[in-house]
Amino acid sequence: MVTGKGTTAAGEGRGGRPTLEMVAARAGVGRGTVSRVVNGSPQVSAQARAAVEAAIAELGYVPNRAARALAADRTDAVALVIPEPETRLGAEPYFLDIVRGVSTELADTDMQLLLTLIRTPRERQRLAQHLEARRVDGVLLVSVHENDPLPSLLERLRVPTVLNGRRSERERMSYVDADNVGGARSAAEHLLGMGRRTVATITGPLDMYVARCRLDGYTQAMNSAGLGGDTSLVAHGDFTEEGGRAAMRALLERHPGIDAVFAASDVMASGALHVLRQSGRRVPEDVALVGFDDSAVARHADPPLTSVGQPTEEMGRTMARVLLEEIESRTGVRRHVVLSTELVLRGSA
Amino acid sequence: MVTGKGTTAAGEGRGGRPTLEMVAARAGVGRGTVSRVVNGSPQVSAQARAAVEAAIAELGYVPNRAARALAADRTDAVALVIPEPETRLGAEPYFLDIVRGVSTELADTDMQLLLTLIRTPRERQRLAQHLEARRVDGVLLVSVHENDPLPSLLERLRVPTVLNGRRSERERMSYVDADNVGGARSAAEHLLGMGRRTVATITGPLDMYVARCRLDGYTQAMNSAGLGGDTSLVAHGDFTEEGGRAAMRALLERHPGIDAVFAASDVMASGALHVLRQSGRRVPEDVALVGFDDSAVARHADPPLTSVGQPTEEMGRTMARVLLEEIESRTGVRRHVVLSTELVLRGSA
DNA sequence: CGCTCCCGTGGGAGCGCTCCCAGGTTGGCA
DNA sequence: TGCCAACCTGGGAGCGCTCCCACGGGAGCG
Repeated sequence: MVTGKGTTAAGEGRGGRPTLEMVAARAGVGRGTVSRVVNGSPQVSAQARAAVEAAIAELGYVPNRAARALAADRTDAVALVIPEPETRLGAEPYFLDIVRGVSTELADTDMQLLLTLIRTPRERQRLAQHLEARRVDGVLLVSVHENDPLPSLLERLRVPTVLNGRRSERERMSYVDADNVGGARSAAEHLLGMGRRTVATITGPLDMYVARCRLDGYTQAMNSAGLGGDTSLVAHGDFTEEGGRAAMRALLERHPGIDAVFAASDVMASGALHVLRQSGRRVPEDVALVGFDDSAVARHADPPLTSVGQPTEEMGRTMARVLLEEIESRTGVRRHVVLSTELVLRGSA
Repeated sequence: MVTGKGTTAAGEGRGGRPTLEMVAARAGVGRGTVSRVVNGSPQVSAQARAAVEAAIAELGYVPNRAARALAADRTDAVALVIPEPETRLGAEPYFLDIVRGVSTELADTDMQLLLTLIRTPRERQRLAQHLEARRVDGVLLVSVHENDPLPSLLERLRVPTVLNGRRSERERMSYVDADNVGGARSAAEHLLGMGRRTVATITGPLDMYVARCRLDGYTQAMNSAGLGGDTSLVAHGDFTEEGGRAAMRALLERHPGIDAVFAASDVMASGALHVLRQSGRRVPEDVALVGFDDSAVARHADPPLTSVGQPTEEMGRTMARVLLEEIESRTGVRRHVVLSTELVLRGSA
């Protein structure tokens, strides 16, 4: 008699969990049929399907994910990869909203969501290793830098990937991005529409595509209004509050009569707001101010900041959807989705 | 000749990935020995170990997680479960800090972190199913309500679990919590130490243990100062900004001469701050204000809020550590960890 | 009326690993 | 010198699933 690892002849699954085989026995069919039912194959007679479904319900059968992964060479898991430095920068709820969206979309699948924070080179190394070992079926990559080696690695390994944002105007990989240009333009147009004429902008670091886009939108609006070309109205920040402060100080020095500012992030706008206050200017009476992100920072500022909102959760949902598609149809088609933004009016402009 | 699923006789692993068997062949040892090396068993001669390690390096071998999970009946994954309503409430960076800590601690293991948001009953249902199917080796549960059925389910299924916070003073399951009582007490003591005498508090919903703790701390400080017993100085909020507003209005009505307020969360403090301003009072000159959480809301308020800070990331790290221990030593020992808080002084008190 | 064709089905083989058993080797001790 | 214990070691069996091959029977065709 073979004893094996303790499984009784009766076929009690490990830990008492029912197996495919037990379902098959119960339903009076073969393993293949049960597998087909579980995986939604149409090649099953209505009668067999009913019997199997009944057996599944009675036994409380849940497929063993590891066995499935081993046999089918897939993992039913996707990784959400977050390079840490990014999340430090201001918009933290942003991240949570993305997770929310992704999670919502994945809830209907039986895909698992793996969270991977990348802070140290070591963690980066480990991630690369995991990817080589194909421990996930796909990757969602949040806010990539232009020079990040990760996207290329993913492309080389042919791991289905969706980026949140793009690295440049000619991004090849699948991505989901907000309409940063349009959002910035609408912000500037709003300021111009209020009758403001000395409309400045505080940019993000221009080696980031998103920052260039927001500057572009501003520039477009200024040009359309016939007010373009004055580069002294452009101050450079780095998406931090302190950067916003410094930029605002520089702007005030160059243009004491400034009457409106579009900051490329709420956090920078918040810094600018403090400097404006310190200089004795009132917001929005003397200087109107618009931020970008529609974050908690904007809501809690005093006055609350008018800001360009991104459909963050929707972006998360879209990313997940695109990724699932890409995993499904292994054709390697790439999708590029740009979601529109919305100006949220509050007290500051 | 057996053809199987396309594996050539030479033994190319699927997708070209090296397998244990290939490593064994290369190192000139048996599968068992490679397995022992990979899993750090001491029962291997130095010579064999060296040969195996060399082979692993040359081949770039990474163990197949699914196979390991199937054979060993474990998953090498833990789930971080977040009941959604919680995260909505204010302190969102809190969540990210927890993730950060957990992630840090897990980085040295080859445990994967699964993120599970619970918003709908359906998602709850799915989670329960996953747990029954033992798809994770352990669970980290963020901010549980007293009446949440999840902890009991986990206990019943004997899934190693660590709670963030506890459900009551007599929590049996493993948990990691902040010293809410001590934090609240130090906040109130700070206000009293400034010479304030009419020190009120805005509580959270008292069906939450954390809210009761913070009220307790306040009460202790007031009693010690010989100022206890005046229940009209206690107003009830619900951890929301609007709740904070309402509570503050009530307090001002009852005690126009109020000179200090301890709010059990920054978000409520922020609401209170607005009401105080509207009433023409200056903060901190007329009324000193202390919040709880040391969140972004506190930092960005005007004036920035003095607040009780929790070592959030450290809590995450500790949770992970405790969980790993519990998984490792299947003795079922429970650990209770309470980390101390720290009063962060800013402009409001 | 016989022959395809196809649908539905059962079950063998195998995914890559761990567990464990049996066997060989070595060294210590009487 | 002989015996036994301790240590290493190889490899069989099996984890629960998917994939696929082969087989049976009913429908459709000439």
